Amino acid sequence: MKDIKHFLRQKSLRPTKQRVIIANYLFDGINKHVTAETLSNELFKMKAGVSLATIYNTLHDFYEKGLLKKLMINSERIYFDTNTEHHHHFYSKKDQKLIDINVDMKVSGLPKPPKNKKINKIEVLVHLDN
Amino acid sequence: MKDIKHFLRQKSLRPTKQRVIIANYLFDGINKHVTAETLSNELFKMKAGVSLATIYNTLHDFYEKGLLKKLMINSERIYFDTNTEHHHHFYSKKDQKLIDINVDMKVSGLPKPPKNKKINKIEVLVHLDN
DNA sequence: TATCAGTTTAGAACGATTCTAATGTATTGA
DNA sequence: TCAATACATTAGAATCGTTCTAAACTGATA
Repeated sequence: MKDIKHFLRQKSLRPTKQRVIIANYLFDGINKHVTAETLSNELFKMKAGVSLATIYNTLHDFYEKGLLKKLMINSERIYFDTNTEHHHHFYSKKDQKLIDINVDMKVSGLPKPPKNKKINKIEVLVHLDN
Repeated sequence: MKDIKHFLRQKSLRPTKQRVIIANYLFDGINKHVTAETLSNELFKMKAGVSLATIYNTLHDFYEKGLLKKLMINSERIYFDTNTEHHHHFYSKKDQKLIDINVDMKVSGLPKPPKNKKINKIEVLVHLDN
């Protein structure tokens, strides 16, 4: 409410009705993985008349300001993650669901990156079966 | 040529002109990462009149038969990998390029998967900077 | 070599996303 | 406070990668 408005202003995002609704939903303290579609469904349930165009705009605005992470999980839709810390995921294709892995993991045996390239980050995706 | 036809027949794929052209290109011994678009460009250069629909069909047919792997790298297009062994990748967003990591890597510190779920495979993607 | 199941193709359709341009609203500063 | 204006929202059109359709074609088989 008050805090969210302040929070958005801090990020130079004008706290409009729609952005406040979306931010309240996304940043309620529970990390989430959303697509434009799943977010739209949630907002629809809450009877928050927010258009699909605004959902796309807002997800991108939040992403630009570093409030969301974009995930490369599925080629069919774009996933946004409210957990912007470096972390990994379990992924169940069957359930189309992601679960955060917040513990520290180590990858050993990594070869040297190609010439003139530097490693930026290492992403581990653990595929689940059933 | 002869071998490719045989190879396709073994996989119960009728060795049509188009499939032979595509298989010859993809399975020439050098592992490749292609999208429908990049493959189309290559075939165009080779003046192999293969329609885009056939490229999509063929990539999927090959995938179904286990001749290609599908990669989840980029949400904008589907990548197919001619290296069907379990392996990892370097990824340069800037160059939109993938490089195979064929050495054995170990991931330690992995938490238990959620109840009733089994780990299928672990995929490591190493993001490169410049 | 005729038959026919499987294949190719152009173009239409589709679904996720982005764009457009008209309308609405938060901020500003007098 | 309130107009001016810069920024946001929106419906619907456009776009882009991909899939579908249905007509024409071709490799396998008998």
